[in-house]
Amino acid sequence: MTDTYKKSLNITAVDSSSLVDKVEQILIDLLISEKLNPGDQIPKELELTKMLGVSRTVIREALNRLKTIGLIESTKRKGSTIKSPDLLFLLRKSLIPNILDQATLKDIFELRLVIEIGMSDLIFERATPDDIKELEEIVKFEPDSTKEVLFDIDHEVKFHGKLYQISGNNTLLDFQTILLPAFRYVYDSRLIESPEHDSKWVSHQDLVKILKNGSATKLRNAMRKHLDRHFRGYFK
Amino acid sequence: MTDTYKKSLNITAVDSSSLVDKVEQILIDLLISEKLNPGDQIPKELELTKMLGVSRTVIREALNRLKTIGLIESTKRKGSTIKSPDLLFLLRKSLIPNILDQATLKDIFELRLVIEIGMSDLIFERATPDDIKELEEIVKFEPDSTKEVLFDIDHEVKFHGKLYQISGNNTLLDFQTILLPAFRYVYDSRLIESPEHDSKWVSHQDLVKILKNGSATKLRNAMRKHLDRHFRGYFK
DNA sequence: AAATGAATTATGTATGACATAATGCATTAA
DNA sequence: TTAATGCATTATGTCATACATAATTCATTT
Repeated sequence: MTDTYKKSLNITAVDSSSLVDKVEQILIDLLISEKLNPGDQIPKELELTKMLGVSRTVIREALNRLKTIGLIESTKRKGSTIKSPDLLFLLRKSLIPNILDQATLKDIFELRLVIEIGMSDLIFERATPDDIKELEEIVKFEPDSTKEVLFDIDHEVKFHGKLYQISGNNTLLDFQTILLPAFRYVYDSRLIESPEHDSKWVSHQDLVKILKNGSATKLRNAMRKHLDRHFRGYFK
Repeated sequence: MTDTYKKSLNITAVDSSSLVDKVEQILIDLLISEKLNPGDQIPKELELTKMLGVSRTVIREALNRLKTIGLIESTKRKGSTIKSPDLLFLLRKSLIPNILDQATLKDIFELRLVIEIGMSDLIFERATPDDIKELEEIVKFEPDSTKEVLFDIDHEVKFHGKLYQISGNNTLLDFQTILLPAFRYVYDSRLIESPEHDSKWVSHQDLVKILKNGSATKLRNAMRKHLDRHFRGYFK
């Protein structure tokens, strides 16, 4: 092969994606194309084999992927129909703490702090008297903040879980339950140091009082202080 | 069928899940079992057919699902290895605004507000002088807040996108880019009313000033005010 | 010693056959 | 007439087999 020959060539990278990859993308494009809505049917497997000119195996694998990410569902005789995907369903499946890399685990943990502070406004607006009563029940058993006690993750989960529920945002609530295994894993594996209380610490009981008698702004800032022991693991 | 006969029956619902469903779960359980880590190999397809007593088709479909949610990857000759999944990659694929139901869209929009308020602490701690300079560049072109102007979503995205980047949390940053289509969709489809400025509105320019000279708490509360026009779509 | 080529191995694709669940329709029994 | 039963149909679910293709190893050649 001579240099001149090389120069005359105009080589473009070959498309190394598999057939299934291509079919998958074609189908996703089909779904995105505004014309299709949840409940609509997509062509049968055999029709797709004819339309796209690939084997049923390939069609099935591509459909299987869409099914996996919750974009379609299939039933016998009926074929496949478009579905409004449950975003968190995927996270639920793929979030296996021991195979997540540490950077992602840390990000997730941080995400929790971010969400719980930002959530204050939703909580303050949406908490009902019954909700507050329930919170008061929960914090009755809160470990004394002045004493050196083990960090009680179960109590933690109970209290903050209730907050997520009060937020009235189902996506957030699901988020919390899904991320919980990751949180526990982070604590258990000592990826961050176990939190300690200090004098200025805002307890759960304090939070409930503020929720009852304070303002959204006060709650927001108190929540930040409450979580401070976690933040300190990150900042200097 | 007599009543006495009915009573004596103790019928439990049959397991109607497909073979692929079962194999998928078996494999996921295998991954969860602490002993397996990223990089580890899992048995070959033919080995699995023997171990589980199902056809290669079923094995392949189950493996294909794990591949789809990013738990494994496969190469020819080498087989399949465990992978630390990219959580956001999944969201990216399944988040197709026009087939999401409205409740989820609303949740997502709300999630954005929550995150941006809660993120203030990360931003304040991690913003470098260069970051602040860049922000100042961006807000130079900010529409005047006293005038009645169209809500400029591109400018919005530019400014807040930079904030996500400053947060130093890659998961958050990805989040934002993924959720963006959903945001745009919410605005375009008028699911929430278009925001209007009022006298007490905190502008982007105000935010940058506070980031430069204020405190984390001030930034947090200012961000809440900045986003207030969105919140007002939700509360009363 | 480097380049080439053949054998090997495990995933990727194709095809045909049959199993199974859902549905509609015809038939039957009360 | 009506409800129950059985049958045919249809599209997905599963199986088996064959071959294609990419990655790796190792022997062969220059």
